[in-house]
Amino acid sequence: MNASSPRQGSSAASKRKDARRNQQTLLDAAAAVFVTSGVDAPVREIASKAGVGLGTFYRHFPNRADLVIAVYRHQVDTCAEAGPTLLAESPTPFAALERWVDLFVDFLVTKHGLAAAMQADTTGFEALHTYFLDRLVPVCTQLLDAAAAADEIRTDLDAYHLMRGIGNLCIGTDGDPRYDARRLIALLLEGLRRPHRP
Amino acid sequence: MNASSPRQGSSAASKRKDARRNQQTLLDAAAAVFVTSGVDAPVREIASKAGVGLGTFYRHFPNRADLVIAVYRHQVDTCAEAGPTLLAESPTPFAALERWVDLFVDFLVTKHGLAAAMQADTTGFEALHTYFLDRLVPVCTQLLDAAAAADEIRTDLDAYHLMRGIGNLCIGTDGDPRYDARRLIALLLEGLRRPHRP
DNA sequence: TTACAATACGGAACATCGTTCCGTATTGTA
DNA sequence: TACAATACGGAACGATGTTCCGTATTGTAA
Repeated sequence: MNASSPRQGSSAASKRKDARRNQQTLLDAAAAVFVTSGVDAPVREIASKAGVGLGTFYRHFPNRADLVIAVYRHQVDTCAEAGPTLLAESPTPFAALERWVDLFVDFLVTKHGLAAAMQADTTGFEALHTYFLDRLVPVCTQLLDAAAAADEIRTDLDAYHLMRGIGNLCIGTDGDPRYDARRLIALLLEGLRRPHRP
Repeated sequence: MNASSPRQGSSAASKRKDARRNQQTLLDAAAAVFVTSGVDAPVREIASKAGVGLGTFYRHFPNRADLVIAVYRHQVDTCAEAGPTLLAESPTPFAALERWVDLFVDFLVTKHGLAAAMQADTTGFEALHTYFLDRLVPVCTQLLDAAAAADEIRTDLDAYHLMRGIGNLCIGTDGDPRYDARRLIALLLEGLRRPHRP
């Protein structure tokens, strides 16, 4: 790896301005399309909306998952940064955890199909899965540790499991108005509460 | 609909014996392939394993989802029938519910990708989703009602939500040995317990 | 300003899906 | 044994993610 080699990839600023412009156009188009058609929208639709060819798309984003990450990176970071803030501002660590989970659920639920996409099962979205976890698990851990230290919750569930559980419960919130993921997540948190011991 | 029209579909016995034989061969091949490659295995792979053409496949099963239903129908029915039995044999309704959930989770977890497939989001598996729910929600309702009548659980969660929650939590149990869906499901049931009120 | 090399672009083409279609083969029966 | 109903096989279609490569654009050095 040569240190002088030009940077490349979805988040790097390219030298040529048409490239920079196209990258931003693609991100904007993707964000718009994701809102209406969900994160599973075809690459062609996004490229078309951006007025750009497929080659250009793949030049900027090696694959679909990288585009999704790029589109939501900022929001994920915001969610991550909210953790310490909530911990400082909330009456108890558990309350902070509840609020943070609410934030995370808000984020997932408003992105059609995002939660499902993160289950790397079918598609090649494992990068997405990994990014979310890398970024958010430490924050969640901090919240859980604080709540555990305050003796508010059990200690036998780690942040990874909690995050996965929440993510999974958010799957399929579109297409079924009956389904209320929040209620189940609230129940999960309820189950996490330490039963007042003798 | 003419009453004398010959029955057709995945569960009907055809008149010609080659048809009957091929249907069974397809079911066997599918069951075998599902074990190794998961329920998302390509139709071509199943047809090939059965030594049969694609046309034959689609003659017997209008689409992939119908095949999956056919393969697992018996096991789903078994699970449904276990509900009343457990209710009669268990010390308390809640214990019966726990055992039944365990049965259901066993079923889902051993079928790679089944839980994910039931989220009709991407693929055309809504028939699968519907079948599972139609068959199991009534059973689950019975268990919940019994537990509620015994004042063991809260009454603000219906069977549909519980089933969906459990199904969702089972998603992605393969491909990640760290993830333990059962623990989260146990926590969910814990949260469902009625907090001993004054 | 102008040539030109580096860079980026566009979209045809490929592989993999589920699914449909239709000419051919098999089967049950008169 | 002929023949009509039925079933079979697999080519072909449409959708998708991704790769490839000839062409166009851009920044820069002469």
